[in-house]
Amino acid sequence: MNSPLHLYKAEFFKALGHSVRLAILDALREGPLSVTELQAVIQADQSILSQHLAKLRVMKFVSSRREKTTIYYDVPDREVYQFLDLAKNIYVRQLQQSQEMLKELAPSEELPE
Amino acid sequence: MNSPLHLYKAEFFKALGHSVRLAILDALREGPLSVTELQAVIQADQSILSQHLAKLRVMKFVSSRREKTTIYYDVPDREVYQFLDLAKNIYVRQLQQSQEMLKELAPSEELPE
DNA sequence: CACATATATTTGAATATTCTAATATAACAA
DNA sequence: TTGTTATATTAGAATATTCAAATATATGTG
Repeated sequence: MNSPLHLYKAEFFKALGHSVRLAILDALREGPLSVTELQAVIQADQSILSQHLAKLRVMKFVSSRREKTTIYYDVPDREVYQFLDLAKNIYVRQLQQSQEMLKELAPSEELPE
Repeated sequence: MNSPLHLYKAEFFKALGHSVRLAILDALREGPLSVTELQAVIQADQSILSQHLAKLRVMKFVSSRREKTTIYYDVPDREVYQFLDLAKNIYVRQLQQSQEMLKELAPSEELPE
């Protein structure tokens, strides 16, 4: 169960396990953006953004190309978005379940302080 | 970009970012198993397994039901497996890309020691 | 009740990830 | 060459995750 493949899979999911990296992928949904553009959309500072881009690059979620001094990032494998959409279906259901538990805990009452 | 939803999404992926937890989900693909059975399949010790099951439970990837002293775990949302299969398509391609880079680095040669 | 079995939780140390700040690099323009 | 803009990398501190060991709990049995 700790085969190289299992460990690699875990790295794959870890690469997605950060809100900035998810925001990057979201921002690139409609097409490539430069780092500066990403910075504006995501509101993260230069160094942070660059470090997270590096992780996504290492794991091949994004590719980059230089044009003069600007670097454009892209998600070449469009199936990534199908995948993220499927993820959304699942976690929305999971959240709903948590909601239901809360309601059962406090039926027609305020939550205790 | 650090909205509660983005943060929750990140938690969702983090929950999958561990080889033991992926092994658990794999083991439950064909149906429910008890903790003892999981221990045998996954070869992880009791405490570790239980801690990872707890994370999967909190994030609603698994549900559990007690039968006498035995607790059976299950993945009630079968779409999770579609999702994991899609993930596999993607990371297999990502791995292939890494392979190609290696080949380019050392064309028709052994890798340097 | 006392004990056994199955599983869960807690605690602290070990390890990994993230952030901040500073520095480095690459390409171009003057 | 010097300066400027865009981006990347590094180092160390801050934070989070994981693991191992010990302990707790829940259920059933004699």
